[in-house]
Amino acid sequence: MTDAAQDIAGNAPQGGDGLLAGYIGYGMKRAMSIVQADLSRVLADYDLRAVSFSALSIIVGEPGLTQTQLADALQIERSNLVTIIDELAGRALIIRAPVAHDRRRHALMPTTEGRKLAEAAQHSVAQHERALFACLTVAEQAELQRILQKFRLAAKS
Amino acid sequence: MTDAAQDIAGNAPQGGDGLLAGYIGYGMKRAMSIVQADLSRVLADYDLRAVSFSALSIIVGEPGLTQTQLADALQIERSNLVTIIDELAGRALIIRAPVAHDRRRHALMPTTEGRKLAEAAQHSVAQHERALFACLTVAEQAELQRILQKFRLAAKS
DNA sequence: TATTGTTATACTCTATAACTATA
DNA sequence: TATAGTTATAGAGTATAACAATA
Repeated sequence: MTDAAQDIAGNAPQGGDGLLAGYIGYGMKRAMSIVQADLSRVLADYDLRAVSFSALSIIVGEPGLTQTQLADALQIERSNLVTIIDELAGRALIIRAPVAHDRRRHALMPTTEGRKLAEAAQHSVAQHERALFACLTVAEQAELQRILQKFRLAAKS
Repeated sequence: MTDAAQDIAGNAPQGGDGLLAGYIGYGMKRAMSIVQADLSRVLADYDLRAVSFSALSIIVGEPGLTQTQLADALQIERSNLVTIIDELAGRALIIRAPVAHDRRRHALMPTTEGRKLAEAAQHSVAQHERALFACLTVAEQAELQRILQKFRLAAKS
């Protein structure tokens, strides 16, 4: 541990947090990866990925959406939604129901089982998120959410 | 617009922001995608991706790191760092310098051109980040950063 | 002609295992 | 034996183009 690399590395900034900590985006990215890892862990119990959890939750909350509408809500390409819907439909969590007067579209409807799974998963996710953010005060959590929403609405795109 | 899907979609939550807005993680993810898109746009002017910008910045700030150390700092696998270093070295922005007494390791050193590019890119990124977050008050920006850092340090893993 | 769902495809990102050369 | 860098590869995630059915 006497070579130049180690000497210089030893002089690195205190926090152990690197030279990019000055950027807000950096902090958000690192925080995100923690949240995503936690989310993936929780959803694994339900055999769901983050995106299929989101899709199922939206279908349960707004039954009757078409695939194009759901893809817009999820901000993904509708071509990439197909396999997600295939997966959820294959597990009988949702069905592709026909839409009156337009046989091109599918109305996405949750099954009873889909509703039950969504509610259980949502409960679990909310619970784990509460635990994950317990290191922040309730005021800080609220403030974080408020600031993020303000940013999101103002800066969108 | 008279079919069931549209009727129900019309009843969606006010903000236009979906049913998942209750989760902090959801807000962070959406905010992140805005920040990342902005960052990619800025760095395109320098032919850098986010990860190569981070790598170059760290090498400039802490010259002499080995690839394994840099991979740890970037939180990526060292196998995936190879092509990033290849790219930076191929553009003569950094060099793989030999390390005394250990011929396995490479000390990553910026060239003069690398230092200049890093500084220019950093300036540009900081400027664009300031503009992007101008929709928040200075106090909100500071609070966001503080809360994110507190979360990151407490919740890490 | 335009739109919906779909298929095919390509490109990036990420994770793992195994190799080589050095230690 | 263990470590640093490297290669190869496989799996996600994502974006684009084109097609069939339908409007």
